[in-house]
Amino acid sequence: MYADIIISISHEKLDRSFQYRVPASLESKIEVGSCVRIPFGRGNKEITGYCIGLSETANFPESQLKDILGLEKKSALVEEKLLSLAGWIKKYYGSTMIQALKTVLPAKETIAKQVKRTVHLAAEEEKARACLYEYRRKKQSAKERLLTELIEEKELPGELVSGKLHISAATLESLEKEGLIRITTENTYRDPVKQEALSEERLFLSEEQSRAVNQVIEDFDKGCPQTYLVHGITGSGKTQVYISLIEEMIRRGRQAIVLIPEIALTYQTLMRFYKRFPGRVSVMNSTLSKGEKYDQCERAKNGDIDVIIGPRSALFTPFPNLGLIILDEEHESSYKSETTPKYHARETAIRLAAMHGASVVLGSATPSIGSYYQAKRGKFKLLTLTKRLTGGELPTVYITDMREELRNGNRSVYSLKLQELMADRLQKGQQIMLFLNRRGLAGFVSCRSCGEVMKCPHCSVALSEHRGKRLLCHYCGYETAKPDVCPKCGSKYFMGLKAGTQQLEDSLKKLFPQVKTLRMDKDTTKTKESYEQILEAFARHEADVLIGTQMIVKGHDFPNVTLVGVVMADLSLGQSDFRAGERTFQLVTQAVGRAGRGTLPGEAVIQTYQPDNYAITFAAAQDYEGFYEEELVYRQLGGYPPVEHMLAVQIFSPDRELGEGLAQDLAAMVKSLTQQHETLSNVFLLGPAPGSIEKVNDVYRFAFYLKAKEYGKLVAIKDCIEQSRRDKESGRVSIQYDFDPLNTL
DNA sequence: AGCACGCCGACT
DNA sequence: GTCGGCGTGCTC
Repeated sequence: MYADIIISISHEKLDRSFQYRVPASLESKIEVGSCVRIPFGRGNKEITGYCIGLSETANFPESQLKDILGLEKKSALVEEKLLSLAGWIKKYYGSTMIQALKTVLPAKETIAKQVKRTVHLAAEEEKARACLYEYRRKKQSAKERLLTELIEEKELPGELVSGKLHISAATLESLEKEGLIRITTENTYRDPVKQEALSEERLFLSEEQSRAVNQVIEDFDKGCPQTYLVHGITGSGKTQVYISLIEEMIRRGRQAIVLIPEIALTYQTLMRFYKRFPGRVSVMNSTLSKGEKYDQCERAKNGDIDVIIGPRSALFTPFPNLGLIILDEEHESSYKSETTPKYHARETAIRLAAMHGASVVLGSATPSIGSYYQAKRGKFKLLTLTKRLTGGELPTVYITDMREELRNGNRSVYSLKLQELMADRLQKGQQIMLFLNRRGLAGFVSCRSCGEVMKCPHCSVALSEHRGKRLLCHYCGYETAKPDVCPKCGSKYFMGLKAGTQQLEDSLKKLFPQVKTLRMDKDTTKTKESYEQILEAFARHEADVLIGTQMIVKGHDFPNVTLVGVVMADLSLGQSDFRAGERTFQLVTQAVGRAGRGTLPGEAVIQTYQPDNYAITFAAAQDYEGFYEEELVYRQLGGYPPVEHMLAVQIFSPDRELGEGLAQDLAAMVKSLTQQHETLSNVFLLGPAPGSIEKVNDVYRFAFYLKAKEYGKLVAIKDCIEQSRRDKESGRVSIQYDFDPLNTL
């Protein structure tokens, strides 16, 4: 018997299986997914690997095969399903098998062991310089490189030394022996969180809610679990639907995974789950240490818990009998991994659920266009919640045209309508939320007089400003000079907009000197606690106005908030991205939905330079359906997801020429592939173009995009690119794939 | 990643 | 000739 083993070392060259002989004593014990100890390399160094396949035949010279030493006792069996999910992720999102395994497997020692290495200069500078001179004379270039750098910097991170300076381990060793350098290692651990005592809470479902619950459960009991999209307006009680579904699943001996966007796990929501399922719920969050995360996985595997709540990565909790996966706020972009493999938790959840025979429930007040499209096509079942439980009315919405305000001489960031309503609320002692849409601030250029935004003539996405004077499209690389005046109306107010929460606060204080404000943005909320603290302080009415960016649009209910101001609502429309409209609609809708959550009626003011834009008008009307129809037409015309699929091929290199060259070569290769192979016809190529920020951390970024109706064609092209890069040197340049990307590079 | 192998310049 | 550094290639 032979086993295919993957080595748990992160290196592209080792991202393939190695065949080993299974000794007779292990034949009955080893399975696909087993964790094994094997001798590896010339020195037969003992390392850990994962078994990804078993066979009766050797496809390597029998005499050169080595024996598996033994099974790792600790995690004798990694769930086979997770392993096969890893294989799927590797194939459909593009990564090495190792990278896929690492995202899927419980964070155990492989990652816990990870240490940060630092190289220090250990000798006096005098001595170092003397040695440096000596090395230069002896032409020992590697030592010379390192020492020159070290005299400059005193200490260097390990990755830099082995990566950029490519100093071999042998060289480091000899330098350390000479006492010139010192290598230190450190591992970082984080603090645990505590659970609290709980009490029960009764649950009543409205008719709409129980209809949704029954639908899911009926299908499940009939043996055909599906993917459901729960479209429920803010305040319609989606959480109660989730809780009921979980109860039903537990009753059937199944477990549930609840995914929530990274920052959205508020104390309030968490407590509702704790109360309902005391002792059976576990929370995964970034504050848990590696060891604790591993413990949670063990508890799940052993059947000690039934529910896990957490971000994207909680999807890989190894429940033995998974029955339900919930994605709350399914439109959130944090469900897409930003690192390779760039998987989307929604699609991956559907895949995982299929393996387990589990149901998937997606919930949102503003579903992603992609999910709604699937629901319309009958791939997902649509469940709609239309009534607010509190019985509160939807807020009255005013759109103010900032172009007109400018024409009428109002140069403040606040429109007259908003000023007037704010004065009213302050006088009545009610609270106000001011939401500054900061999405897509980078680079976007528009006319403050007529609202004109410069768009790419080929891709119909906004162009972004580059090095002051150029406008650039990040899909296809189209470039043009930035006009000094607006090309449409000739106004000289044609520029990138600049505004922050600080400016909002300052001008608010000028208008209402005695107003008490709280400000929430990336600067004021360094930690998760300060985020909670600010929200709680606002809930206690310690301030009249909460000013913030996208962070404030979700989570807490503030019953006393009766006015929401959306400043620069259209800013996200300027993103050089085909999803700009979708994001704007979601942000504005969610912001508006914050008003009037209590018994008092609410009002909202949307300030914009593009009052006629459909994303703004439909958001103001809280009309999702209308927005969807219009947006889909645009997606159809442009051939953008979800109508067609897209693949971003991203190239990274510290060497500009090398990166650009590779981007061009690969694009040319893809071009000829699509022309030669009939099966790859109707694949369109855009680019290559440099990244929106051309250089990050001294690494240049380039990308090109492929569009095709069939996802499979894009996977095939990715495989071809991977094939062509196999056994090519890869140290100075790397390639990443992003399927149906949420962000441009 | 880690290790052996082999090339090439430096020194006896 | 020999020694030792350093790049290169391989690992079932």
